[in-house]
Amino acid sequence: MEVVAVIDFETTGLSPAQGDRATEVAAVIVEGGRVVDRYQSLMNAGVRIPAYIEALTGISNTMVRNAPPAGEVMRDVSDFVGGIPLVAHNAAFDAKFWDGELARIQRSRSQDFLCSLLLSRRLLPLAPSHKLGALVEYAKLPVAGRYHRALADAEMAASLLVRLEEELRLRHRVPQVSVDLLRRIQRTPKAQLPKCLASAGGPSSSHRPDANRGG
DNA sequence: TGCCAGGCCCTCTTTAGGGCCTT
Repeated sequence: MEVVAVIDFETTGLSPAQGDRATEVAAVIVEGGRVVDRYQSLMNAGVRIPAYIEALTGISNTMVRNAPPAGEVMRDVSDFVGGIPLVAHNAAFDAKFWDGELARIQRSRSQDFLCSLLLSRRLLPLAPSHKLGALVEYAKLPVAGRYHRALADAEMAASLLVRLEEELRLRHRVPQVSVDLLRRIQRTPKAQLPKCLASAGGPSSSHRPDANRGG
């Protein structure tokens, strides 16, 4: 698969439209099935983090107060990822913050997002939950650190993406996994997935749910 | 004081409702 950047934000809440801002961002570059480069930074957007978010993430108001300004961090991280495709777990969420924080520094992104949540729902349909932590446990992926910290979550989402790529190659016998194929898979309704995979070179008859996970 | 998002997907559906997932 082509090089991609898996990103993750920690934020003050769920909605930039409601005034929520990013508090931490991480991006890991995935190439050849492994992480080859990493970026991580806390960021100071000048807004207060609610107590329940501090408890959830471990990111305190004191930590963010001493962090570099949000605009500076966003310039750095957007330069770091450049124009390569972005991936996030529940990408709709991270894309809102990515676009919102970039807009504040008069930048916009040129690439689209892949979503490891949508891909997991298609390719690991038997997982009891498609939360990132539940998928890490289900697929027996390494725990990269504390959940709800940006770099650890980005690393684990990257491991998940590599696992999904393996699922396509080994179980669905797709000879060449590309970003474009992943785009098509995440847009394809579940019922039409075998047809989608068959068109990618994997025999549709080989589509079996993830019965032999972890190996 | 209390409230605040939004896209995806399933089903007791499609003229809708509600759970999941992100912080």
